[in-house]
Amino acid sequence: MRSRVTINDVARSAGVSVATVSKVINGRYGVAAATSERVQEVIERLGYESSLVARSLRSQRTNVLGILVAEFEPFSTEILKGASRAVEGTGFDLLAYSGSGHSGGSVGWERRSLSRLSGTLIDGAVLVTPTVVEVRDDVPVVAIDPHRGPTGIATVDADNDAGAVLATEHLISLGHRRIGFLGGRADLESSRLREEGFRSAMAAAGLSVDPELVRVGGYKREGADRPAHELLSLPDRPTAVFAANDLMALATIDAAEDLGLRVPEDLSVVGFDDVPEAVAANPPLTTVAQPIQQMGVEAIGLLVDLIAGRDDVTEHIRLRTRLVERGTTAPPPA
Amino acid sequence: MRSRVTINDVARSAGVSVATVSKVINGRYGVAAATSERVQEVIERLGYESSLVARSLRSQRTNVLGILVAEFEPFSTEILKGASRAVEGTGFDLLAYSGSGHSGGSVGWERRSLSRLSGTLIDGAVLVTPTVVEVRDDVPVVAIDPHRGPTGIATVDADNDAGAVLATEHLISLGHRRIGFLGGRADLESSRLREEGFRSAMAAAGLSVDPELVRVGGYKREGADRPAHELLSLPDRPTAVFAANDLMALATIDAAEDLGLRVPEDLSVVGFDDVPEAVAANPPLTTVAQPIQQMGVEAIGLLVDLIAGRDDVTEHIRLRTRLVERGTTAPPPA
DNA sequence: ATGAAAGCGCTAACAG
DNA sequence: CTGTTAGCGCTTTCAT
Repeated sequence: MRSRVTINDVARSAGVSVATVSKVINGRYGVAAATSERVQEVIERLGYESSLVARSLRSQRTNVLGILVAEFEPFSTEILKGASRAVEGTGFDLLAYSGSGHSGGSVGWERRSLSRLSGTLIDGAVLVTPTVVEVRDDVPVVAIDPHRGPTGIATVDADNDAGAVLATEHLISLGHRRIGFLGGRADLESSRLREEGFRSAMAAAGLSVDPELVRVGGYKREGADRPAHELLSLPDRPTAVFAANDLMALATIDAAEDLGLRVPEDLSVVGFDDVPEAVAANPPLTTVAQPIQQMGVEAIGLLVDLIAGRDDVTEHIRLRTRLVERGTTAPPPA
Repeated sequence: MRSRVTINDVARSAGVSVATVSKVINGRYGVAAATSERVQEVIERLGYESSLVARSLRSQRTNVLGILVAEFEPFSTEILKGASRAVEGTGFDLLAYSGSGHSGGSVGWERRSLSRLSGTLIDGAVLVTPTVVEVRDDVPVVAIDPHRGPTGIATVDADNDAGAVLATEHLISLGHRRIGFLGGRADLESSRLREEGFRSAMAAAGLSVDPELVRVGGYKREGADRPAHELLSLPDRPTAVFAANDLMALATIDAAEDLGLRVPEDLSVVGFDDVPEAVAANPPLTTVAQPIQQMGVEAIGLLVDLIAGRDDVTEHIRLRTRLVERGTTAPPPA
């Protein structure tokens, strides 16, 4: 079992010290052309590539940007696509870390992951939907759609409030009066804002919100299964449901099918996010689109600025949401 | 600027040596209950989390699985979704690395990334669409859709040949005779097989392939732009185009629109992959679906087995493809 | 039960 | 121009 080739192997094989090899690798001054050439040759021959780990333990910069996520699902992977485009040509590599592995409990995953990677492996990090944003001043950090509204940390988010109003107004304008709301996670700011937008749009239209019709689905497809069924099994069930994200909207459609309800004839459904899966649904999901990939792009831009030194400026970027009318909304049944 | 808290800080604060702290963290024997408790307390208070980097430099196992990609695009992110589901409950964390950053030239990125991360940071790696699979015996590796067909390395791929036949037969059965082919990258096995499937299906139907109608798009949307335009600007242009992946099929649809051609009335288009973007297209793309997320799941399964010790069994998993008829194919114009 | 010390692969002073 | 030396944060013998 041939082990990986280290700088030592190169040094020995080239007949120089490891320091010299290091200099050659990093293009530092003070190496004779002939020596440099010989070392390069050995590096080539041995297929040597310096270990990111060892290198980063010693030096400050690694030119690697971290994207920390709880898991790879439709939202975070859209962020990744944007981030990937954004780093192109900047000289940074991207490292996405999903660290919910051992520590079971999901809360605080971002703090753990950040601690494990920062100060060493990565030059800075983008936190995707963190729950507990602890302000640390040792690593440049940008949060996307964080737990709390903008605090001392740089953030990128979408106009959740306005988007929720858009969705609710759409349903109201179609003639719906009994509208259900399937919320996300109480600990996420985006979830709170979407509910707030829903309530304010209802109030503005002079409609009351039946507490029975407001449920929590936890932003996950499986988690939304039960509350969706409950909502649709109510004696006086809603004619429309606004789900706080697409995954839960999709779960609601499934539940409707389960219960023999047709969408949109018997039940209208609106989601939030506009992940690729939304348009792939059958019928395609009416939803509030947020520019997720663009959020990734903006986050990387902010992070690169932060790393470049301007860590005193706290920036908040808020992107617009818009309603995308597709096939899951219609006037309520007569 | 408070720096990250290290094991030294904990040791000092708890009045013990770093060795003892290390033992406590890793649950090693030989620590008094009282001491252990005190150290735990300090760890908690200081919010200490051991550095993955330092830890991995010293020890063999990190419990982190790597997924190495050239960039985060629709295909690789679907793999990530599957992998993310697959690691759940295994105790492994996932680290996705996109390392095309500095080294411009894309060829060999997987070897570089692997060298940079392996032996230290990760216990094993999944290589997504690698171009140069060099068999190294020091790290467990699984390749998804590699450059060459199955060699000594564990691989997961789809039945590219059969899928291409499906697509071509579909077009032929609709009545198309002049069918164009937009190939991927000559250096990828999947690309070669898809072309082969195309050619054999054409031959089986007694149709000849006009060399003019076979172009190379490189699997990327931008790269496919020009060849697509060329194909559709030919004096005797094809009535249908089979693109070797969805991104290029989408580019072909754009090109058609550019040129005033309606899809599918004037031109039929078939893709390959069935990424979420395919169904989101307008009209939704007819394509050959490969179970991409499932490929991620299988790859992780294989990798975990390999890490568990059975590195002598070389396994190849091949998944089925199927045709998904949507809105971009129709009989040729009369 | 605890700590001192070596060393993982690498970079960065500093000498020579 | 080149090599020696000292760590980066951590784990692991091996003494004590």
